[in-house]
Amino acid sequence: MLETFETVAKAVADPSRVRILKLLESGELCVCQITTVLELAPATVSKHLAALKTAGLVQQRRDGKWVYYRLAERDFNAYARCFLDLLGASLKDDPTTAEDRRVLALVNAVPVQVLCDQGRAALVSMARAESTCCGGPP
Amino acid sequence: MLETFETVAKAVADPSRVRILKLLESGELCVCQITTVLELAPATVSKHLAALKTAGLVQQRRDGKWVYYRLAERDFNAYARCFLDLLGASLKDDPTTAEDRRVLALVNAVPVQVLCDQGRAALVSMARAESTCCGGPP
DNA sequence: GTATCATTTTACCATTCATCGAAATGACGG
DNA sequence: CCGTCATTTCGATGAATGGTAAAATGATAC
Repeated sequence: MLETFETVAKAVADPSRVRILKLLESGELCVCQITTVLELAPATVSKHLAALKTAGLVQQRRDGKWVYYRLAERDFNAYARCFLDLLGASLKDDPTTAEDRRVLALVNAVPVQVLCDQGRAALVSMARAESTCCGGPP
Repeated sequence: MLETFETVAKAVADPSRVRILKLLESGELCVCQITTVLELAPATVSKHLAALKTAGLVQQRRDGKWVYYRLAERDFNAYARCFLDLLGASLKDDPTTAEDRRVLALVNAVPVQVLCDQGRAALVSMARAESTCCGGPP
């Protein structure tokens, strides 16, 4: 009870994990996509995802080489749902998560395979296309 | 934004601080009362209260030698209210907080001055009265 | 089977944090 | 003023935590 509450609250009390949860609000993502957005080592992201899963906040799905995470749909404990709802209503105009969403848009425009091969470099061309198509320098 | 969210979430992600907040749901308490229920050193409780205050979850009031804390009424940040509401709806039948409420009833039956002088010993006589008046041994 | 590759686990470091005892603060009574 | 007493601050300590690199895992392709 109190212990469960603590686990879920602790999971939500870290900025990196909050950023991950906010990213997942727009749909499932594989680990390498999350890693690219957060600019953290894969091991670190994996650890954060494990913590979120233990807290019942996310669930995973394997697809070939890739593992996709999404916000938990089933309630594995009494508090996960409450915290997810709270988070969904929070940070509406937080600059960090806004920037993450912007980068995520670029990430989504790149095939996962390319992302895994090139990492953040794969985003450069996308970012250029993004800026020129909306009134960049001639 | 994210930083504020983190501060509030961290404040709620510790069992001792959650116990304090749940105690305060039934009204304001002075530090020595909280200390007696939690059975922690006064310095520890004071530090927890400072963290809760920084997070905008509680506010304080001085009355002579004693300092009384209560749940925050004003919203000092965007998230304190949300977390307090969440907590208010949580841990309805958690054994730890239930026991805390039970001890708090004894604490409330003792004048604050006596509590500060005798600490937990002041509760012994109350606990005896409590048990005998409700069907204890003859 | 073997190689490859995304992810996870392990081992470790640096930092943060809960807790406490001791000293400082600050209000009250004399 | 000066002592008393509740609370807070300071300093120290042991435990938990975020981060990483390197090794292990597990699935795919050959």
